[in-house]
Amino acid sequence: MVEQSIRRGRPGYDLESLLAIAVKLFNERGYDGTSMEELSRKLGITKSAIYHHVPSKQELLRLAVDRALDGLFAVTLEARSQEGRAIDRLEHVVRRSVAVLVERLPFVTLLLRVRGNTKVERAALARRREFDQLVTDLVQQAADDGDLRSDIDPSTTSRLLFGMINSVIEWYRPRGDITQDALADAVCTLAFAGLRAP
Amino acid sequence: MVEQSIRRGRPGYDLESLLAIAVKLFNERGYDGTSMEELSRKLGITKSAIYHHVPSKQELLRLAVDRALDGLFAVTLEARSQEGRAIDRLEHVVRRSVAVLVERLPFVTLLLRVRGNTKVERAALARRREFDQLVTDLVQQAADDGDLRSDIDPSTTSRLLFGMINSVIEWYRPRGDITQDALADAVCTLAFAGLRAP
DNA sequence: TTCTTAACCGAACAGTCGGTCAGCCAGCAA
DNA sequence: TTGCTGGCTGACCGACTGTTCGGTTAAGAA
Repeated sequence: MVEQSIRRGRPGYDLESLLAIAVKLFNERGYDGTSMEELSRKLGITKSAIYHHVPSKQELLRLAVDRALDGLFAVTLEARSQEGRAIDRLEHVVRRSVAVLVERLPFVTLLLRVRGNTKVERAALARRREFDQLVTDLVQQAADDGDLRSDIDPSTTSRLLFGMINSVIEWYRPRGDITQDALADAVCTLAFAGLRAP
Repeated sequence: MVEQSIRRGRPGYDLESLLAIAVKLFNERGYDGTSMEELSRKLGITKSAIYHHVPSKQELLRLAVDRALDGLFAVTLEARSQEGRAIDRLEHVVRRSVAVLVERLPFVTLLLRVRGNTKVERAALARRREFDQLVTDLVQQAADDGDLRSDIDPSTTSRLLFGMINSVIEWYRPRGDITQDALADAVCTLAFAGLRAP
Protein backbone atom coordinates (compact mmCIF):
# COMPACT_ATOMS: atom_id res chain seq x y z
CA MET A 1 0.00 0.00 0.00
CA VAL A 2 2.72 2.38 1.00
CA GLU A 3 3.96 4.13 -2.14
CA GLN A 4 7.69 3.57 -1.68
CA SER A 5 8.98 6.29 -3.97
CA ILE A 6 12.36 5.03 -5.14
CA ARG A 7 14.82 7.85 -4.75
CA ARG A 8 17.78 7.94 -7.08
CA GLY A 9 21.30 9.02 -6.26
CA ARG A 10 23.24 8.57 -3.06
CA PRO A 11 20.94 7.74 -0.17
CA GLY A 12 20.68 10.23 2.70
CA TYR A 13 18.46 13.09 3.72
CA ASP A 14 15.90 14.69 1.49
CA LEU A 15 14.42 18.11 2.23
CA GLU A 16 11.49 16.68 4.20
CA SER A 17 13.46 14.50 6.60
CA LEU A 18 16.03 17.24 7.11
CA LEU A 19 13.34 19.82 7.80
CA ALA A 20 11.70 17.62 10.42
CA ILE A 21 14.90 17.32 12.43
CA ALA A 22 15.75 20.99 11.96
CA VAL A 23 12.38 22.16 13.23
CA LYS A 24 12.59 19.84 16.22
CA LEU A 25 15.96 21.34 17.16
CA PHE A 26 14.74 24.90 16.56
CA ASN A 27 11.92 24.24 19.00
CA GLU A 28 14.24 22.83 21.64
CA ARG A 29 16.91 25.53 21.49
CA GLY A 30 15.07 28.37 19.80
CA TYR A 31 15.66 29.40 16.17
CA ASP A 32 18.28 32.03 17.00
CA GLY A 33 19.78 29.78 19.64
CA THR A 34 20.43 27.00 17.11
CA SER A 35 23.50 27.22 14.89
CA MET A 36 23.82 25.48 11.56
CA GLU A 37 26.90 23.75 12.97
CA GLU A 38 24.78 22.38 15.82
CA LEU A 39 22.11 21.26 13.38
CA SER A 40 24.65 19.51 11.17
CA ARG A 41 25.96 17.56 14.17
CA LYS A 42 22.40 16.47 14.99
CA LEU A 43 21.93 15.38 11.37
CA GLY A 44 25.25 13.57 11.28
CA ILE A 45 26.44 15.45 8.19
CA THR A 46 28.54 18.56 7.64
CA LYS A 47 27.28 22.09 7.73
CA SER A 48 27.85 22.56 4.03
CA ALA A 49 25.72 19.51 3.23
CA ILE A 50 22.70 21.33 4.65
CA TYR A 51 23.16 23.97 1.97
CA HIS A 52 22.71 21.33 -0.68
CA HIS A 53 19.09 20.96 0.48
CA VAL A 54 18.22 24.49 1.43
CA PRO A 55 19.65 27.87 0.39
CA SER A 56 19.67 29.45 3.84
CA LYS A 57 18.71 29.10 7.49
CA GLN A 58 15.87 31.55 6.97
CA GLU A 59 14.46 29.30 4.25
CA LEU A 60 14.20 26.44 6.74
CA LEU A 61 12.14 28.75 8.91
CA ARG A 62 9.94 29.80 6.00
CA LEU A 63 9.21 26.22 5.00
CA ALA A 64 8.26 25.37 8.56
CA VAL A 65 5.97 28.30 9.33
CA ASP A 66 4.27 28.00 5.93
CA ARG A 67 3.32 24.41 6.73
CA ALA A 68 1.71 25.66 9.93
CA LEU A 69 -0.06 28.60 8.32
CA ASP A 70 -1.31 26.57 5.35
CA GLY A 71 -2.91 24.14 7.78
CA LEU A 72 -4.68 26.88 9.72
CA PHE A 73 -5.98 28.66 6.63
CA ALA A 74 -7.23 25.37 5.21
CA VAL A 75 -9.48 25.14 8.28
CA THR A 76 -11.12 28.46 7.50
CA LEU A 77 -11.94 27.25 3.98
CA GLU A 78 -13.80 24.15 5.13
CA ALA A 79 -17.57 24.11 4.52
CA ARG A 80 -18.47 23.98 8.21
CA SER A 81 -16.35 27.07 8.83
CA GLN A 82 -18.38 29.01 6.29
CA GLU A 83 -22.01 27.92 6.63
CA GLY A 84 -24.38 27.73 9.57
CA ARG A 85 -24.72 29.79 12.74
CA ALA A 86 -21.63 31.79 13.66
CA ILE A 87 -21.26 30.06 17.04
CA ASP A 88 -21.27 26.65 15.36
CA ARG A 89 -18.77 27.83 12.78
CA LEU A 90 -16.63 29.17 15.63
CA GLU A 91 -16.73 25.88 17.49
CA HIS A 92 -15.76 24.07 14.30
CA VAL A 93 -12.80 26.38 13.70
CA VAL A 94 -11.69 25.89 17.31
CA ARG A 95 -11.92 22.09 17.11
CA ARG A 96 -10.14 21.89 13.78
CA SER A 97 -7.47 24.36 14.86
CA VAL A 98 -6.67 22.14 17.81
CA ALA A 99 -6.40 19.27 15.34
CA VAL A 100 -3.99 21.21 13.11
CA LEU A 101 -1.95 22.22 16.14
CA VAL A 102 -1.59 18.60 17.14
CA GLU A 103 -0.97 17.19 13.67
CA ARG A 104 1.60 19.84 12.78
CA LEU A 105 2.81 20.42 16.33
CA PRO A 106 6.48 21.22 15.58
CA PHE A 107 5.63 23.60 12.73
CA VAL A 108 2.96 25.46 14.66
CA THR A 109 5.23 25.65 17.70
CA LEU A 110 7.88 27.37 15.62
CA LEU A 111 5.29 29.71 14.09
CA LEU A 112 3.99 30.82 17.47
CA ARG A 113 7.47 31.82 18.60
CA VAL A 114 8.36 33.98 15.62
CA ARG A 115 9.21 37.50 16.71
CA GLY A 116 9.51 39.53 13.50
CA ASN A 117 13.23 40.17 13.22
CA THR A 118 13.47 39.39 9.49
CA LYS A 119 11.35 39.55 6.36
CA VAL A 120 10.41 35.90 6.60
CA GLU A 121 9.31 36.33 10.20
CA ARG A 122 7.33 39.48 9.48
CA ALA A 123 5.54 37.77 6.61
CA ALA A 124 4.60 34.92 8.94
CA LEU A 125 3.31 37.35 11.56
CA ALA A 126 1.21 39.11 8.92
CA ARG A 127 -0.45 35.89 7.82
CA ARG A 128 -1.05 34.97 11.45
CA ARG A 129 -2.77 38.27 12.13
CA GLU A 130 -4.94 37.61 9.09
CA PHE A 131 -6.07 34.32 10.62
CA ASP A 132 -6.69 35.98 14.00
CA GLN A 133 -8.88 38.56 12.31
CA LEU A 134 -11.07 35.87 10.75
CA VAL A 135 -11.65 34.38 14.18
CA THR A 136 -12.37 37.74 15.75
CA ASP A 137 -14.98 38.41 13.06
CA LEU A 138 -16.58 35.07 13.83
CA VAL A 139 -16.74 35.88 17.54
CA GLN A 140 -18.28 39.26 16.72
CA GLN A 141 -20.97 37.62 14.60
CA ALA A 142 -21.79 35.04 17.25
CA ALA A 143 -22.12 37.83 19.81
CA ASP A 144 -24.39 39.77 17.45
CA ASP A 145 -26.53 36.62 17.10
CA GLY A 146 -26.91 36.65 20.88
CA ASP A 147 -25.16 33.27 21.20
CA LEU A 148 -22.10 34.57 23.04
CA ARG A 149 -22.14 36.62 26.21
CA SER A 150 -21.86 40.31 25.50
CA ASP A 151 -19.99 41.37 28.64
CA ILE A 152 -16.60 40.54 27.11
CA ASP A 153 -15.61 42.32 23.92
CA PRO A 154 -14.99 40.16 20.84
CA SER A 155 -11.33 40.93 20.39
CA THR A 156 -10.54 40.08 24.01
CA THR A 157 -12.60 36.92 23.69
CA SER A 158 -10.86 35.70 20.57
CA ARG A 159 -7.46 36.51 21.99
CA LEU A 160 -8.06 34.64 25.22
CA LEU A 161 -9.65 31.81 23.28
CA PHE A 162 -6.72 31.39 20.96
CA GLY A 163 -4.33 32.01 23.81
CA MET A 164 -5.78 28.94 25.42
CA ILE A 165 -5.68 26.91 22.21
CA ASN A 166 -2.17 27.93 21.29
CA SER A 167 -0.85 27.12 24.76
CA VAL A 168 -1.35 23.49 23.78
CA ILE A 169 2.00 23.54 21.98
CA GLU A 170 3.73 24.15 25.30
CA TRP A 171 2.71 20.88 26.90
CA TYR A 172 0.72 18.54 24.65
CA ARG A 173 2.63 15.52 23.41
CA PRO A 174 0.82 13.05 21.08
CA ARG A 175 2.31 10.05 22.90
CA GLY A 176 0.76 11.19 26.20
CA ASP A 177 -2.35 9.93 27.92
CA ILE A 178 -4.82 12.38 26.39
CA THR A 179 -6.09 11.85 22.85
CA GLN A 180 -6.51 14.56 20.26
CA ASP A 181 -10.32 14.34 20.46
CA ALA A 182 -10.33 14.51 24.25
CA LEU A 183 -8.14 17.59 24.03
CA ALA A 184 -10.48 19.29 21.57
CA ASP A 185 -13.42 18.40 23.84
CA ALA A 186 -11.65 19.87 26.86
CA VAL A 187 -10.89 23.09 25.00
CA CYS A 188 -14.46 23.50 23.73
CA THR A 189 -16.02 22.66 27.08
CA LEU A 190 -13.81 25.07 28.97
CA ALA A 191 -14.26 27.79 26.38
CA PHE A 192 -18.01 27.57 25.85
CA ALA A 193 -19.38 26.14 29.10
CA GLY A 194 -16.73 27.15 31.63
CA LEU A 195 -14.99 25.30 34.44
CA ARG A 196 -17.61 25.54 37.16
CA ALA A 197 -19.57 22.37 37.91
CA PRO A 198 -22.94 22.39 36.08
CA MET B 1 6.28 64.28 46.91
CA VAL B 2 8.59 62.37 44.62
CA GLU B 3 11.48 61.10 46.68
CA GLN B 4 14.33 62.20 44.45
CA SER B 5 17.06 59.88 45.70
CA ILE B 6 20.27 61.81 45.00
CA ARG B 7 22.71 59.44 43.32
CA ARG B 8 26.40 60.14 43.61
CA GLY B 9 28.99 59.82 40.87
CA ARG B 10 28.62 60.45 37.18
CA PRO B 11 25.00 60.44 36.10
CA GLY B 12 23.81 57.78 33.67
CA TYR B 13 22.20 54.39 33.85
CA ASP B 14 21.88 52.41 37.03
CA LEU B 15 21.16 48.68 37.00
CA GLU B 16 17.41 49.20 37.17
CA SER B 17 17.05 51.58 34.24
CA LEU B 18 19.47 49.54 32.16
CA LEU B 19 17.60 46.32 32.91
CA ALA B 20 14.29 47.84 31.86
CA ILE B 21 15.60 48.75 28.42
CA ALA B 22 17.45 45.46 28.04
CA VAL B 23 14.36 43.40 28.82
CA LYS B 24 12.27 45.46 26.44
CA LEU B 25 14.76 44.77 23.65
CA PHE B 26 15.02 41.08 24.55
CA ASN B 27 11.26 40.84 24.19
CA GLU B 28 11.25 42.54 20.82
CA ARG B 29 14.12 40.61 19.22
CA GLY B 30 14.33 37.56 21.47
CA TYR B 31 17.08 37.00 24.01
CA ASP B 32 19.33 35.04 21.65
CA GLY B 33 18.50 37.39 18.81
CA THR B 34 19.72 40.43 20.72
CA SER B 35 23.46 41.14 20.76
CA MET B 36 25.18 43.17 23.44
CA GLU B 37 26.32 45.50 20.66
CA GLU B 38 22.71 46.07 19.66
CA LEU B 39 21.72 46.66 23.26
CA SER B 40 24.53 49.15 23.76
CA ARG B 41 23.36 51.13 20.72
CA LYS B 42 19.83 51.23 22.13
CA LEU B 43 21.23 52.43 25.46
CA GLY B 44 23.42 55.02 23.79
CA ILE B 45 26.57 53.77 25.52
CA THR B 46 29.32 51.38 24.52
CA LYS B 47 29.18 47.63 24.84
CA SER B 48 31.83 47.60 27.54
CA ALA B 49 29.86 50.05 29.66
CA ILE B 50 27.14 47.45 30.09
CA TYR B 51 29.64 45.24 31.88
CA HIS B 52 30.08 47.90 34.51
CA HIS B 53 26.49 47.23 35.61
CA VAL B 54 26.18 43.51 35.05
CA PRO B 55 28.75 40.69 34.86
CA SER B 56 27.21 38.92 31.87
CA LYS B 57 24.32 38.74 29.43
CA GLN B 58 22.98 35.72 31.27
CA GLU B 59 22.86 37.74 34.49
CA LEU B 60 20.53 40.24 32.81
CA LEU B 61 18.25 37.34 32.00
CA ARG B 62 18.43 36.00 35.55
CA LEU B 63 17.53 39.35 37.07
CA ALA B 64 14.55 39.67 34.75
CA VAL B 65 13.03 36.21 35.20
CA ASP B 66 13.55 36.35 38.97
CA ARG B 67 11.46 39.51 39.12
CA ALA B 68 8.69 37.67 37.32
CA LEU B 69 8.92 34.51 39.42
CA ASP B 70 9.12 36.40 42.72
CA GLY B 71 5.89 38.17 41.82
CA LEU B 72 4.07 34.94 41.02
CA PHE B 73 5.23 33.13 44.15
CA ALA B 74 4.23 36.12 46.28
CA VAL B 75 0.68 35.55 45.05
CA THR B 76 0.62 31.99 46.36
CA LEU B 77 1.67 33.23 49.81
CA GLU B 78 -1.21 35.68 50.16
CA ALA B 79 -3.84 34.84 52.79
CA ARG B 80 -6.67 34.46 50.28
CA SER B 81 -4.57 31.94 48.32
CA GLN B 82 -4.28 29.76 51.41
CA GLU B 83 -7.58 29.90 53.24
CA GLY B 84 -11.18 29.27 52.19
CA ARG B 85 -12.72 26.94 49.60
CA ALA B 86 -10.33 25.70 46.95
CA ILE B 87 -12.36 27.20 44.13
CA ASP B 88 -12.26 30.63 45.77
CA ARG B 89 -8.53 30.32 46.38
CA LEU B 90 -8.13 29.31 42.73
CA GLU B 91 -10.06 32.33 41.51
CA HIS B 92 -7.95 34.57 43.73
CA VAL B 93 -4.71 33.11 42.37
CA VAL B 94 -5.99 33.58 38.82
CA ARG B 95 -6.99 37.22 39.42
CA ARG B 96 -3.76 38.10 41.18
CA SER B 97 -1.66 36.27 38.57
CA VAL B 98 -3.24 38.39 35.88
CA ALA B 99 -2.32 41.44 37.97
CA VAL B 100 1.31 40.33 38.29
CA LEU B 101 1.45 39.61 34.57
CA VAL B 102 0.29 43.12 33.81
CA GLU B 103 2.38 44.92 36.42
CA ARG B 104 5.58 43.06 35.50
CA LEU B 105 4.66 42.50 31.87
CA PRO B 106 8.16 42.67 30.34
CA PHE B 107 9.69 40.41 32.96
CA VAL B 108 6.95 37.80 32.74
CA THR B 109 7.09 37.94 28.95
CA LEU B 110 10.76 37.08 29.02
CA LEU B 111 10.16 34.32 31.56
CA LEU B 112 7.52 32.65 29.43
CA ARG B 113 9.88 32.46 26.46
CA VAL B 114 12.78 30.82 28.24
CA ARG B 115 13.70 27.54 26.59
CA GLY B 116 16.25 25.90 28.91
CA ASN B 117 19.51 26.24 26.98
CA THR B 118 21.60 27.33 29.97
CA LYS B 119 21.74 26.88 33.74
CA VAL B 120 19.97 30.19 34.32
CA GLU B 121 17.16 29.20 31.98
CA ARG B 122 16.79 25.74 33.44
CA ALA B 123 16.59 27.19 36.95
CA ALA B 124 13.82 29.52 35.78
CA LEU B 125 11.92 26.65 34.18
CA ALA B 126 12.20 24.64 37.38
CA ARG B 127 10.68 27.43 39.48
CA ARG B 128 7.95 27.87 36.91
CA ARG B 129 7.04 24.20 37.08
CA GLU B 130 6.88 24.56 40.86
CA PHE B 131 4.30 27.32 40.49
CA ASP B 132 2.33 25.31 37.94
CA GLN B 133 2.17 22.40 40.37
CA LEU B 134 0.67 24.60 43.09
CA VAL B 135 -2.10 25.64 40.70
CA THR B 136 -2.73 22.08 39.56
CA ASP B 137 -3.11 21.02 43.21
CA LEU B 138 -5.67 23.79 43.73
CA VAL B 139 -7.64 22.64 40.70
CA GLN B 140 -7.56 19.08 41.99
CA GLN B 141 -8.90 20.15 45.39
CA ALA B 142 -11.67 22.24 43.85
CA ALA B 143 -12.66 19.27 41.71
CA ASP B 144 -12.67 17.01 44.80
CA ASP B 145 -14.94 19.56 46.53
CA GLY B 146 -17.35 19.16 43.63
CA ASP B 147 -16.98 22.81 42.65
CA LEU B 148 -15.30 22.17 39.30
CA ARG B 149 -16.60 19.95 36.55
CA SER B 150 -15.06 16.51 36.70
CA ASP B 151 -15.10 15.71 32.98
CA ILE B 152 -11.75 17.46 32.38
CA ASP B 153 -8.76 16.23 34.32
CA PRO B 154 -7.05 18.71 36.69
CA SER B 155 -3.72 18.91 34.93
CA THR B 156 -5.34 19.64 31.56
CA THR B 157 -7.57 22.20 33.23
CA SER B 158 -4.74 24.06 34.91
CA ARG B 159 -2.65 24.00 31.75
CA LEU B 160 -5.42 25.40 29.59
CA LEU B 161 -6.30 27.89 32.30
CA PHE B 162 -2.78 29.21 32.59
CA GLY B 163 -2.32 28.98 28.85
CA MET B 164 -5.15 31.47 28.58
CA ILE B 165 -3.76 33.69 31.32
CA ASN B 166 -0.21 33.64 30.01
CA SER B 167 -1.33 34.49 26.49
CA VAL B 168 -2.07 37.94 27.86
CA ILE B 169 1.59 38.85 27.43
CA GLU B 170 1.22 38.44 23.68
CA TRP B 171 -1.28 41.23 23.22
CA TYR B 172 -2.17 43.16 26.37
CA ARG B 173 -0.70 46.65 26.53
CA PRO B 174 -1.41 48.77 29.65
CA ARG B 175 -2.02 51.90 27.56
CA GLY B 176 -4.81 50.16 25.66
CA ASP B 177 -8.55 50.51 26.12
CA ILE B 178 -9.04 47.63 28.56
CA THR B 179 -8.15 48.10 32.23
CA GLN B 180 -6.35 45.58 34.37
CA ASP B 181 -9.52 44.83 36.36
CA ALA B 182 -11.62 44.38 33.24
CA LEU B 183 -9.01 41.96 31.95
CA ALA B 184 -9.06 39.92 35.16
CA ASP B 185 -12.88 39.88 35.00
CA ALA B 186 -12.82 38.67 31.41
CA VAL B 187 -10.37 35.90 32.26
CA CYS B 188 -12.37 34.72 35.27
CA THR B 189 -15.69 34.87 33.47
CA LEU B 190 -14.41 32.95 30.48
CA ALA B 191 -12.64 30.41 32.66
CA PHE B 192 -15.37 29.74 35.21
CA ALA B 193 -18.63 30.52 33.42
CA GLY B 194 -17.70 30.01 29.76
CA LEU B 195 -18.37 32.00 26.63
CA ARG B 196 -21.93 30.93 25.85
CA ALA B 197 -24.65 33.44 26.56
CA PRO B 198 -26.30 32.75 29.95
C1' DT C 1 40.75 71.80 45.79
C1' DT C 2 41.03 67.15 46.41
C1' DC C 3 38.89 62.64 47.30
C1' DT C 4 35.53 59.28 46.33
C1' DT C 5 32.01 57.25 43.81
C1' DA C 6 29.91 55.67 39.77
C1' DA C 7 29.49 55.56 34.88
C1' DC C 8 31.80 55.31 30.67
C1' DC C 9 35.19 54.70 26.42
C1' DG C 10 38.21 52.33 22.85
C1' DA C 11 40.68 48.74 21.48
C1' DA C 12 41.37 44.20 21.51
C1' DC C 13 40.41 39.12 22.52
C1' DA C 14 39.34 34.26 21.12
C1' DG C 15 35.69 32.00 19.44
C1' DT C 16 31.45 31.34 16.68
C1' DC C 17 28.24 32.72 13.11
C1' DG C 18 25.91 31.84 8.43
C1' DG C 19 27.45 30.88 4.11
C1' DT C 20 30.63 29.51 -0.20
C1' DC C 21 33.24 26.62 -3.30
C1' DA C 22 35.41 22.98 -5.85
C1' DG C 23 35.25 18.53 -6.02
C1' DC C 24 34.14 13.51 -4.42
C1' DC C 25 30.99 9.46 -3.96
C1' DA C 26 27.03 6.13 -3.97
C1' DG C 27 23.33 4.16 -6.39
C1' DC C 28 20.06 3.52 -10.45
C1' DA C 29 19.24 3.24 -15.58
C1' DA C 30 20.64 2.50 -20.11
C1' DT D 1 30.55 0.08 -18.23
C1' DT D 2 29.15 4.57 -18.45
C1' DG D 3 26.34 8.63 -17.52
C1' DC D 4 23.50 10.90 -14.60
C1' DT D 5 21.54 12.30 -10.38
C1' DG D 6 21.42 13.53 -5.76
C1' DG D 7 23.99 13.72 -1.45
C1' DC D 8 28.01 14.83 0.76
C1' DT D 9 33.02 16.63 2.28
C1' DG D 10 36.70 19.86 3.91
C1' DA D 11 38.80 23.93 3.82
C1' DC D 12 37.77 28.48 4.00
C1' DC D 13 35.67 33.54 4.41
C1' DG D 14 34.32 37.88 6.50
C1' DA D 15 31.39 39.44 9.88
C1' DC D 16 29.95 39.29 14.34
C1' DT D 17 29.75 37.19 19.23
C1' DG D 18 30.25 37.96 24.48
C1' DT D 19 33.76 39.50 27.32
C1' DT D 20 38.06 41.86 29.21
C1' DC D 21 41.13 45.62 30.40
C1' DG D 22 43.42 49.93 31.33
C1' DG D 23 42.36 54.37 31.37
C1' DT D 24 38.91 58.50 31.51
C1' DT D 25 35.11 61.62 32.96
C1' DA D 26 31.49 63.77 35.62
C1' DA D 27 29.25 64.59 39.71
C1' DG D 28 28.69 65.12 45.13
C1' DA D 29 31.37 65.17 49.59
C1' DA D 30 35.25 66.68 52.43
